[in-house]
Amino acid sequence: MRSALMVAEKPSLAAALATILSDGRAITNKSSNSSCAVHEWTGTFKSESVRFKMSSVCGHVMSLDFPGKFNNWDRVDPVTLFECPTEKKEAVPRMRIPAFLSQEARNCDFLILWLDCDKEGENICFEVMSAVESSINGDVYSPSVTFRAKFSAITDKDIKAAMVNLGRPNENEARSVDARQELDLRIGCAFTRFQTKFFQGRYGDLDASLISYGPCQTPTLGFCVQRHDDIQTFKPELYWVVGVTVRTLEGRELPLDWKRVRCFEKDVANMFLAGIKEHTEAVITDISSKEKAKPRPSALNTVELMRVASAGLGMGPHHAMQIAEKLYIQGYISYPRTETTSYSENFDLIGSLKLQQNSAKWGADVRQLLADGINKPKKGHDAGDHPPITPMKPALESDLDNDSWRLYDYITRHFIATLSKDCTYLSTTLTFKVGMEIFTYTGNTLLDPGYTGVMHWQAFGKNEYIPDLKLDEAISIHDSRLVECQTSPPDYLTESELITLMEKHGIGTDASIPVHINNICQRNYVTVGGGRKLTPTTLGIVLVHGYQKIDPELVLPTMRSAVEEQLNLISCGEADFKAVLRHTTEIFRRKFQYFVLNIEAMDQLFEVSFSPLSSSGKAHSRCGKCRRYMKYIQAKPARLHCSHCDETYSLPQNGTVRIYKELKCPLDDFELLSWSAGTKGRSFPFCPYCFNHPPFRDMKKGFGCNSCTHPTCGHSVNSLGVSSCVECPTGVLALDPSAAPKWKLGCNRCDVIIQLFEEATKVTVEEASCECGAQMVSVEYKQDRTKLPKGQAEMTGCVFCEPAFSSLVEKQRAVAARVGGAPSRGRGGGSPKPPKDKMAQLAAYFV
DNA sequence: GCAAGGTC
Repeated sequence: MRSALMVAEKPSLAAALATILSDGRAITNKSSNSSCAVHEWTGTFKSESVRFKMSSVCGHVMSLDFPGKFNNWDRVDPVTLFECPTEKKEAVPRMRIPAFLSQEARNCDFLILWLDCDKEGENICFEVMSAVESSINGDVYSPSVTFRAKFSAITDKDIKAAMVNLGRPNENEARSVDARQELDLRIGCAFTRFQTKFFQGRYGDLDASLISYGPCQTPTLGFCVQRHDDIQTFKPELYWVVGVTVRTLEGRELPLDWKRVRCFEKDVANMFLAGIKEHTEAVITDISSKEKAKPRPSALNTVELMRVASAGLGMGPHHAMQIAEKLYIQGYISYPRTETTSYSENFDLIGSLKLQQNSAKWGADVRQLLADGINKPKKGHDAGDHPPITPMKPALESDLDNDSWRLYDYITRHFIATLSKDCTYLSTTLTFKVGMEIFTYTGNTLLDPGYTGVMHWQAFGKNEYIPDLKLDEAISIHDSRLVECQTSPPDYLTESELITLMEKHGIGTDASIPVHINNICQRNYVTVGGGRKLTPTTLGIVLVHGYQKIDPELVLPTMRSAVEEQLNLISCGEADFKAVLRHTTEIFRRKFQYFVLNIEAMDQLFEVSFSPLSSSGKAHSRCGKCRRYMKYIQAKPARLHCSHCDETYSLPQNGTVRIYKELKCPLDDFELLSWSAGTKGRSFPFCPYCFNHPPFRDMKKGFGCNSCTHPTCGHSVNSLGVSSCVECPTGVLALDPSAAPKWKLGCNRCDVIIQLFEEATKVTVEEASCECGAQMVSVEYKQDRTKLPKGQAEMTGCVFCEPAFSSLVEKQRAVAARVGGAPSRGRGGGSPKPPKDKMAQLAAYFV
């Protein structure tokens, strides 16, 4: 029997498709891949009996990057990123998706691609084909081997129709995605590297370790800064309103609305007022009543969910989507990433509704709705991806954590609301004439709360008073006056408004919108304030203003759509992939070069807002070249700067840097420092010069004294190394004396640390070595605090073999990497690495 | 260390 491999875009879809296509007969087999299951059944394909295997990928299989040597920021001029080669790398190497696909395709005769029906999905088709090319029977690019299923909804009808109507994967669409990837990579990385290096080397109080640029994130920031500028340049204007209040016979005072609304010239407004003052009564010229409706919502999609989560629940989109995903995995809601706002015809609305009828919160509304019959949901938009977001099973508040419950509560109420009636109210407007001027009074009264019964936060307020008056009736004017008002500036952009702007301009997708917003927050370009309003930081503002001075297109949202127009030429086959790519890359290479040439214009803005490196930071340790104190720049990334030598030295990050007993490096005279990520984290002494300029061939940039092979220095690995690492193949466990009295050995390559001899007054590494190959270690305690047997204050032995040491030595993993990682003593199980031989290592160095 | 796009 021949076999067909089918591949979906994600595991959940593979499971759903397998159930539909096999009529529930599919068996889920234990697969070789922990992320992607394989569902199998036997069925008919091309009028023969075929073994079907349905599995999936997890999104893109590959991602684009530069070859390793182009990722050296110090040696590669960013402009070369516009012409250097690129390569596809496995997107998530630990998932081993290509190997998995290749294995599953073995002995298969057909490949049927069920990836999402959009351009990205088309591109993944070709990633899958490439992965199975060498293992599948026959030529994967042949139309008799590979087929593409085109479906627009995950419904029985649609999926089965797709199966009998298979087509071919669309190479043009896939290529357009290849082009987008390459452009985004080249443009983003070139600008990011250039900006980062340029500004970081100049200003000390720039609170940013990365000054990124991207075709989506930068226009996103642009929206926030635009609003900031609108606020800053806003000039309040005075205006005047003629305010008239009438009094009914029962003595109620009604404030009227002026038909002209307002007037920007005081003299003119006064003229109107004078005309009114001549009258004591207003005459009713019209009374009209109109039924109005607040429409029920459309079915819920991702973007609307994120908007409401931000504006109504105070949850950022990133956080909201994390919670939505959790609810989805637990089976409470349907797949939360969808653009669709319309229920498919065979969506079981009643069934989904019935699941909610016993809820203590909205069960009554649901039962009423079921009794009265549901209202036909609004039409909405069918993007052909996934059904709208709906509740899938009932939940109690106690089943979920607070935020999960609030989101579930919203999703469920929204679902019920889409099947409810509109909220209707009667709006009555009375028109009054005073002299030549027209005024109105409007009162609204509720007719039917409709969906607002369940979406209570949108509920209609109190019924408004409607006076019982007749046409042509005259009513006395109680008061008339001129009210002076001022136009007010707009407020900062709310996150919810930003999402709307991004959606409107096609910046990002439903899945990537939260990522872009998160990016501009994490890069310190904007901060999220109360009401989830986005205020740009000084850095964000000067960046955008800088682009506007040099090349405003760089920050315009239209830039993304212009590029996408080019890409569309590829996908619809009107233009050649290479030609479009060459043309667009060339445009951006020129833009980049122009930007570099004119960076001075942006720098002028930075100068005003930030302090130059030479005047930032506080005195720290001495420079080995000029003997003066260098300054410690605390802003990320932390650095040392010698203003006399005009040199900047990078430091190990994410820890504390301290002066280490005023010791000096014997090679360059720089004062030694100690770095520590806390008592349970990694730590080592280092020389700031050697850290940046490794002194020996076998030492790499970014390492401390515990990696230094200096033959005699007391801080080098030759003096303080105890044994080879118990876990990693190349590391050496070295004593870190700077951690005293929380003594520890730390691997100079990986996260292994061994805490030992706490509170000892002295720990030293001896010349002699143990039989196991590790160096002997001596320990001294204060006589009254000793932890050694028989009250000994001193002892020398092997930390791995000496029984008296065993309770004083504990292996751990640095920082919070793994909680409760099995503490084992000594050299670990498995295959012990050859012990470090100091002489051998020295010899290796001198050869 | 960088982009944006999938998805977990």
